[in-house]
Amino acid sequence: MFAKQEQLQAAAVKVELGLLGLDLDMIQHPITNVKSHSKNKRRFSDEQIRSLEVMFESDSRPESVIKQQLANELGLQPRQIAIWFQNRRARTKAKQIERDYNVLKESYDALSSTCESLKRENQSLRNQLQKLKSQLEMEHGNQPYGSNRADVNIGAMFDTNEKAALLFEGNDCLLSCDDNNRNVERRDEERVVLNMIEGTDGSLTSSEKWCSFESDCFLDESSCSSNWWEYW
Amino acid sequence: MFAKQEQLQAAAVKVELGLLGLDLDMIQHPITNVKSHSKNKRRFSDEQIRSLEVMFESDSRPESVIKQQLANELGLQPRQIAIWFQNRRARTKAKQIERDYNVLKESYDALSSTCESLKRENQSLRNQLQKLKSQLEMEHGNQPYGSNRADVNIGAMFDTNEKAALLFEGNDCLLSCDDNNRNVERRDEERVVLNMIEGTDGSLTSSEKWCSFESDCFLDESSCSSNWWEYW
DNA sequence: TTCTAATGTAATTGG
DNA sequence: CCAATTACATTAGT
Repeated sequence: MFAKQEQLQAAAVKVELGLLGLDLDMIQHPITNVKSHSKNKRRFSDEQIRSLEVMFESDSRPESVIKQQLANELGLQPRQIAIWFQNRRARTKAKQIERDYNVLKESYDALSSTCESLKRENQSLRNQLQKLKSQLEMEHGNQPYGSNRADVNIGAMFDTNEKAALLFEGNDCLLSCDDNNRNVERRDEERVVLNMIEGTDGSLTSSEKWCSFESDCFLDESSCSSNWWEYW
Repeated sequence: MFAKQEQLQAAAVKVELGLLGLDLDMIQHPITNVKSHSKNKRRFSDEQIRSLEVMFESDSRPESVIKQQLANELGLQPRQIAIWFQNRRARTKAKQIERDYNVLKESYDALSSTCESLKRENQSLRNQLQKLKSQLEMEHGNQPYGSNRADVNIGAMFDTNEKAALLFEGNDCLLSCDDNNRNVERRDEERVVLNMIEGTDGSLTSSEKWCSFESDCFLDESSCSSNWWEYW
């Protein structure tokens, strides 16, 4: 069943054996690992894996002495123990990247919601301001002609930090910027089949949960970084 | 140098050879790969890698015919070609995860700036509203006693969507929520030594560039998702 | 059933 | 030690 290639390449293999000696692949298992499937040259037994995992749990980078002891207990070469821990650390790290990604994405989604809320609140505040201004102007318009109170300048009531928002009355947006969303949506397409960890059903990468802004983001990166509103 | 274990396990190895046949590991290299380092059983030559990469560039999942042709050209087994492409795709995908992470983090940072700007603009708008309201009240206070205009209700000027923001006048924040930032900062600790790609100097993971909100986020996740302001 | 893509794992090499 | 590779195994899906 799985001996086809061996037969095809038997001659070449023998040449190699004579030239270079034997692979390290086949050192361990013949005696210690016959119990299960007889094949399975590589692959440590479940027992061995369990012990290794338990040890890894308590110390992912054990001393040589510990590794030697493990080798004796499990019937493996110290070299194999060392390699197992190296590979195990590498696997852990690779998984960690995905975990990091998911955590960051959750943060992003939460922040996205916050941002959306802020934008709506902003719009609401602008509407209120607009109405208050209309109210004020209307009342001033009702004053007698030539009244001293006609020279009240609404803009003058605010310090420089507060004038910027007035720009937004009426029109939705001065600067158009949806760079954030473009980035994110592009990414979403790319990793459709990314292997998620620990029972994730893939909903985290579905486009519905991504930032669902409309395209009315009012700042782009350059203006964001320079506190534009302080220049008024 | 690497023949120690062979000596120790020579007998076992021979038993295994007899029982299971030979590894495919050592099929190719003896003749085709002698030129460079003499040993180096595994590891394809630079020439072979170059050709494989070129082919991978144009098609990461070539037909069997193409693989057969490549095998002939490069002096490798078709099996090795197939495996190389499999592993190459796996590597590409692993890299993609890191790329995705970096792209997402950039989006996060940009969105974070936007959010911060929105919050400041919000504060500015609230301040303006406060002053306009004071202005209105002051003018009303100057009206003669018993004037009809005293019954103007400022709150009644706004529709339900706009009343919520009035709650924020004066006090910075009703609901305290910095969950987003907690998530992100925790992650930052976890992946200090993550291997970044393509000349990244690690600054992307330093805490300075992470969202630098103060803890005055005005919404928590639950209230964000339910559009709280529409309930007023 | 066979084939293959995707994933996991043991081992090697080089830095 | 670590990162990158190579080869192989296993599993799922078609």
